[in-house]
Amino acid sequence: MDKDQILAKFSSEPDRYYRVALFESEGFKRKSCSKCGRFFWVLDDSKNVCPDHIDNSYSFIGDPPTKKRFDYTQSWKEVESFFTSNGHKSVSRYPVVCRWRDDLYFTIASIVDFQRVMGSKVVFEFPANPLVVPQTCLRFKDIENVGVTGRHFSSFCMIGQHSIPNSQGYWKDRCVELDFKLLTERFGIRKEEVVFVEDVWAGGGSFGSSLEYFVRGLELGNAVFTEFQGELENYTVLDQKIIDMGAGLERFAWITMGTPTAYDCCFGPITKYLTDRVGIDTGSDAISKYFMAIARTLADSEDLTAARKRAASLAGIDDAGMEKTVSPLEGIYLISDHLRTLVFAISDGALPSNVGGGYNLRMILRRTLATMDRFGWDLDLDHLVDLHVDYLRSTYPELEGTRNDVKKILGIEKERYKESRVRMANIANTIKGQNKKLSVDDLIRLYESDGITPDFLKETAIITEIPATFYERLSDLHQSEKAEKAVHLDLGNAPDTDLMYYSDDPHEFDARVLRVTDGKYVVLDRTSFYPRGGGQEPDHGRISGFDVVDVTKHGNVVVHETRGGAPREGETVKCAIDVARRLGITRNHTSTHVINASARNTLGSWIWQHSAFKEKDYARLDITHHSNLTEEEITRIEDFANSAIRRDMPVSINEFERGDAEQKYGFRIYQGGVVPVKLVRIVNIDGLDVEACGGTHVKKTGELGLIKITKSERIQDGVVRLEFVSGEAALKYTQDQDRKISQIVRSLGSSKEKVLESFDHVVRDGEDAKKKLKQVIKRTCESSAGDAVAEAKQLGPVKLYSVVEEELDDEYHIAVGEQAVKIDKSLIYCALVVKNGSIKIIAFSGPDAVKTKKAGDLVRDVAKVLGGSGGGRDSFGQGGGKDMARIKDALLAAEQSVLGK
RNA sequence: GGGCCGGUCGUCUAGCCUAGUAGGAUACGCCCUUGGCAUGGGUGAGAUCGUGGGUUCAAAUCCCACCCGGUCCA
Repeated sequence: MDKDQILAKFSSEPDRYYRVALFESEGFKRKSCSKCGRFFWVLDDSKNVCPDHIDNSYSFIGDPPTKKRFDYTQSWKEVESFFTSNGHKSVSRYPVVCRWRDDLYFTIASIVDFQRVMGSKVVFEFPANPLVVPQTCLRFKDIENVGVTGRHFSSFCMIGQHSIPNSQGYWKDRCVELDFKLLTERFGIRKEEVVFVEDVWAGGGSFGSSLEYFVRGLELGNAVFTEFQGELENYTVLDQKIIDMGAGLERFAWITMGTPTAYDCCFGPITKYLTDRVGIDTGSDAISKYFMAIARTLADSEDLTAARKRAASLAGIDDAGMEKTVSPLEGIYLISDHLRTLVFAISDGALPSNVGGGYNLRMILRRTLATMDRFGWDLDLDHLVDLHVDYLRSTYPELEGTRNDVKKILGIEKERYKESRVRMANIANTIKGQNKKLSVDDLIRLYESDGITPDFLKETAIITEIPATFYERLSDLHQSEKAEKAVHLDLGNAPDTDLMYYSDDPHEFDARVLRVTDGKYVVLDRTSFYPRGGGQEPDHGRISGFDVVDVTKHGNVVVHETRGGAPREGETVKCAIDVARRLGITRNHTSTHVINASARNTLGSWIWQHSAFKEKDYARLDITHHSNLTEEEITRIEDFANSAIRRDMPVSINEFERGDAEQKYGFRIYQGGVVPVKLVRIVNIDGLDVEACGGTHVKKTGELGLIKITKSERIQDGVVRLEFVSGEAALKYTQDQDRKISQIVRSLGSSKEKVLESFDHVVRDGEDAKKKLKQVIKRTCESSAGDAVAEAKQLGPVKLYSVVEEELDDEYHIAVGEQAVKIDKSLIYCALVVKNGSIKIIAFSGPDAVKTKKAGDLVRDVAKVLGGSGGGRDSFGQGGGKDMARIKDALLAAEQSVLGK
């Protein structure tokens, strides 16, 4: 749907869509911008242009519109106390890793916290109404602007003010009233400074009007009224209207502090620490002027380089000044911003990698490190992390718990970056040595597959200029789109199935057949068959004598797929699930939780479940981890898991309201992603692991018997797959392994105790024998060559030595032949080596014999007789054939060939 | 999730397209050069060519699968 069309329609009926009570009571006037026509509301009747076109935009820099000064942390405290005193519940931030949405890697807006995707529909679930949340959001789209524009961040805190209009919540009037009071009464901004701009918002099938509020050209917040669904011509009101007000906390701080950039007042002590460290004076007038200028010029959507240039000239800063002050300052801002983002992301369990959202994290860390390199700053990452966490923890206390893990991950990634630099330098050196001109294709390949940027090549003087077509070509490469497919099963309007596996869980039961589709999809009124879900494989069994081969859940309806026929609709049938299968799967599922917790406890807080799969006698758990696991680490995980089994811990399952569960246990419960239901089923292995999980579980960990990890592999950067077995299957596995060892022991003629020594011995023997053979050939080849020369037959101007070899191999004859033609330059050496059912021809032609017969030609002639082929150079050739019966003929052919017949 | 690149003596690499004795550099051992060092010269040892299949008389080289690592993009 076209936003402009909606805006046009809404703007034509301002009373219906935009006029709120506050505008009436305060006397706001609706005006149209004389420059762009946009509609906005102001108290000051003399204002004729919208905030984008005012003359004094960003004039709060150096001259804030408030008497009060609040930095980032204090700003939140003000916002929070304002809203809580007005009946809002203050909710802790949600993770920046968006675990409850498949279509987002990171939380990009506060409203995302409360959105749950059900099928193709987005539904809202509020833990309280109304509420306010300091939601850290990650956005990587404008990464080039970060540090440069003064207001772009890779992560920022969105003040989320959300409400559902009902008996507790409110709608437009109250929302705008509160936002206005927040600005004027709480932050002390004069009423005349506040401007509301009419806009619309559309997305995810719904849309509505919105009011953006500005102070001196800076957008502080945007109150979106999500109200309608459908098409513009024909839309309906949502049954669940939503207030989605998002405001930038960084901007609130900025406007009260009036610092040159938002960065100066939002990273606590870090920017000051860095400017001191590096030695830049930020207090100068020129700097304030410069950043005010760049904030203004950027609105004209110039590119960044041009904007920087213009701002510099406006602020009266020359190239040297840019180099000396502005550039390093931008670097400091970038480092501060990027590191803060990494602190949040890693704390919430994301890892830098080359896939998924991890790529963004690796990229910003490398930008950070490259910036330090560029300016030659030797900064201690750990110390910077400490500064961030110390500053942030009053708002986000949870960061304290992961402080050291963040440092650890950053340390590992820094090493990787260094290695990467070394590799790049190596490749650059090689290219330099080759001294060839690089084409654009070469540059593209170097960048895409080795990460070697053309800038780097220019720096190292390998190329003089970056071809103009480079970036164009690069963006062409990444245009393709992917299509997705989904299977849909038509069930008519079957009622929700009574899920007995969550209650009594009878393994045999009677049920009525409600529907049969395609002669194999059976819907019952109630079932104990557990459907596929959350990585747990479905139950098998029998319904009315028919084998059940698959069970799936569609909404709240369970569908059983039968083989070889199906019961009739309406009849009551006897059902039985495969108990042994269920038991195996159940054990494996609880084991998955145990291993997940064990990995987290032994490795670190960054361990999350990436995905999981549980079959009857096989299961795997993919965990997020930065490196391959060592054997020792695997053992530690196993030990931890098995000690949990020995402690025979109770596994309790209870349902909670989602919000309660989140508050009580935290977001760790969403290991398998958020379950889109109001009531979450919490599986709690007391003191070890708590997860929201719909699967089947044992009652006590002791029932698992034994957990054995059978394999660990890094399936992609940042994800390690653990395959394991539990219970009976674990015992079977160890027995099977033992059997294999016994077999090895038998064939070595050794004992179990000495099997490793014996094996070493055998391997070494093999190596020794090979070495010895090499030496023997070397030492005897000269005398053997002499013998060959002596035995050779004179054929005209040359001598021919030919032999059929059944004992030694081709390597021997290559060595001897090479020697022989050195001794007698007129010699032609031809060996037919018989080796596993085929014949290999080795031929040498001495320097004087070459005129008579080239070795390659000789080989070809001989090979033809043996039914094969071959070739080679003048002095040396090899070939072969398979016709063993004609070896004698081949010898004869060699002679004929040399004679030229 | 999609794409690209790489894996050859301890290390860095050539060879791969176009199949035919795996070559070099560096480090290492020994010998010589030197008062010593820097150096120079000679010589020796060092590689299951990532793994497993296939094609072929013959595979580092061609094909397939897998493993390991790197890198770009959304």
